[in-house]
Amino acid sequence: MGYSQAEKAETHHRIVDVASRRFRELGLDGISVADIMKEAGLTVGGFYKHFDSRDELVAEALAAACEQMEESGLTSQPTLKKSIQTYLSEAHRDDITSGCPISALVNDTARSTDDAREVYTERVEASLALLESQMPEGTEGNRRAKAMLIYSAYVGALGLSRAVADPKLSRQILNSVSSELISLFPTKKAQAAAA
Amino acid sequence: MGYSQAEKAETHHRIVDVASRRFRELGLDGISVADIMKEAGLTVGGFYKHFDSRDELVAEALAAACEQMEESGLTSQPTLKKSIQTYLSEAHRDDITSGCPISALVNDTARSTDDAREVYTERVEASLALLESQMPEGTEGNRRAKAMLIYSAYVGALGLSRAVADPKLSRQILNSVSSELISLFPTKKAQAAAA
DNA sequence: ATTATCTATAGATCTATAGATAATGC
DNA sequence: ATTATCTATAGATCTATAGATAATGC
Repeated sequence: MGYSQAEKAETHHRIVDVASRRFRELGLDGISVADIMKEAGLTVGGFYKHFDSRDELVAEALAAACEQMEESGLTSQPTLKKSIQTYLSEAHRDDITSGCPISALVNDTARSTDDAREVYTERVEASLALLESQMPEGTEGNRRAKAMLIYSAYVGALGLSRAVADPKLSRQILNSVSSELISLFPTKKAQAAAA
Repeated sequence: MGYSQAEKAETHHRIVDVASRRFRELGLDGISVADIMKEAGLTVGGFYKHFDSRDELVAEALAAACEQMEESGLTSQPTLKKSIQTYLSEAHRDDITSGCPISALVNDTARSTDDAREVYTERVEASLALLESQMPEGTEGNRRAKAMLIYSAYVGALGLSRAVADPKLSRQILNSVSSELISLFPTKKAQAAAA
């Protein structure tokens, strides 16, 4: 058991990873530093050699959650249709721990520090840019505005599907919003078939 | 200074009112029982003559917030266009304390008790029914599904507009989603003008 | 007699720090 | 010598309860 720099970096990464998952599940205030450290296999005393404050971990964990989402392909499907179906799926709803932090933490972020909100903002911009690029050819009008509509519907529908107590309503929200969005943004192929 | 039943009822109402506003602002875990009582002009000891537990206040305050929203006319505009413009306004964004609790507390509710989630669910159903009834004549397709798209866009756009750190982006989200929704659901008049 | 309020506090948390220990790394 | 970890704890909070007080309401 040594404490080399390499091991410290690994430990740091493990703390941030635990936090990024638990924060999405329980909220940015929903778990204590001691419990995060315990889940990372450590004790609370070592925490402040890694972070100046709990808020610093919050900002870092939020950034990590966003990066992880990028890697997981949640928002980087090849087509808009695939993106919609992936984002608004029951699998995504039920996997908040590794799901989109933008939706899972939208209320929490609004109440958090400027640092956290800036990390969050960057990721919103990136997601909007991605959605814009996925818009099918021939989409008319303001593509950025349309991307904002789609992303808002994502965040709202996923959030609502997790908050409502009725499983049937939860499914309906996901499926209805998904199919409405798909029919609003048909692929060129679907457009041709409809004509 | 007497403690008649009428006064108790008034006091109870005042506690719930303070809670319903502060919960929206700070989250369901964001303010202590003691601070709520203080803001209602009371001390903490009297709390448990009104509620069995803090969770009971949470459920009751959530219900009160939903009722208050109904009365305030936030979601009961005469036309869909007015509804969209009111919900997705900067005034609503900046007035979280008396704004829509469905958006302000979507993440919090998902993490809360079954009681709170059931109160929330009823209000979501009521809002969907209202939106459905506001849909312009001649709207084709599944009206309930379309209501779910609109409501999801409401909740997501308002939440995002509060979370992002960039005021310009915040405004863009509200204005873009608003105008996209309006053009997706034109009034009969607008439909005729377009033809 | 009952009870709505108050003051005070028990017991459980939570963030952050102090000081000891044992390994790294110059 | 430095430092990443540990154990222990200070000081601040939070929910809930105990017991006193003063008014209501039978």
